[in-house]
Amino acid sequence: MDVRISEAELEVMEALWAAGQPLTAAEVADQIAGHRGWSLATVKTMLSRLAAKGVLTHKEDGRRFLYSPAIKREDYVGHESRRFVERMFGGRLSPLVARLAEEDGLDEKDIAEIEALLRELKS
Amino acid sequence: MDVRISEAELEVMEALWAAGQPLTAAEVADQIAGHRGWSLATVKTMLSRLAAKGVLTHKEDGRRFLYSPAIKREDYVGHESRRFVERMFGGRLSPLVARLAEEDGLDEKDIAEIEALLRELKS
DNA sequence: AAATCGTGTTTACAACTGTAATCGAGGCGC
DNA sequence: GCGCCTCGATTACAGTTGTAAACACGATTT
Repeated sequence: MDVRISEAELEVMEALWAAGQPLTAAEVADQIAGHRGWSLATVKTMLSRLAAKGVLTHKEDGRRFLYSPAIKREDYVGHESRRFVERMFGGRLSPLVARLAEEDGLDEKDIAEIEALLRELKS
Repeated sequence: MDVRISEAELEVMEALWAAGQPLTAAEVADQIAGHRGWSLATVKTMLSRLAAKGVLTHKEDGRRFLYSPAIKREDYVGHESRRFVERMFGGRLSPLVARLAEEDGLDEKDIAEIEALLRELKS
């Protein structure tokens, strides 16, 4: 998938990924209603655009459609992460860690987890 | 700065940041000519838009302008990094490290550097 | 049967992006 | 002095994004 998902569209994908099961447009709208003040119409537009982009599928269920993600969140997130690190730090992750560390973007738990990850990587 | 810089615009900012000194539009275009096949006109549009967004400044130098970044790269990059980690990983950096690690996005050097960083953080 | 409701589809519309071409005006060459 | 070159400024124009409203049509309610 080399398709770009916009920020607003991503919100819809997140709802679908979080649900773990096919949702109707109305259900998606409900899921999102919490953080964003979107109208149902807006959600429907997002769903159409995402379908056009091929990142979600819809099966008919009588009157309505049931929408499901067509790509895995971890794939998308991994792809975007690589892109981001590439663009901002020339592909190296350490400068990102350095930058966040310098701005206190890391707490104890995060640090410990990363260390554990790296330890495991070397084994 | 809560201003968004588009991907193409960022290319121009990178040229200015890399130069380390004020550049004319033509110089910026030359810098960029390597990676991107932009016409001088396009570069001029980018410079205008970036000036409108307030992320660069221009001082007159006789006939032409000399453009300089109005924000520091590290500030911008730090800001975007926080935004990204927030959006994709709920603000936690470790899942990003995990994701990249799992896709072999990390080499030995990167790992060593990150470990050194973390060690220093704890002292 | 008529009014209403829920759904997907079509249309809207301004802001932002990518990518330029054109215009107006000062300088330079001859 | 007159044409050409260089600049910034203005205009262009299609595609994407955010945010919906309007529409068409079958289902449900009254």
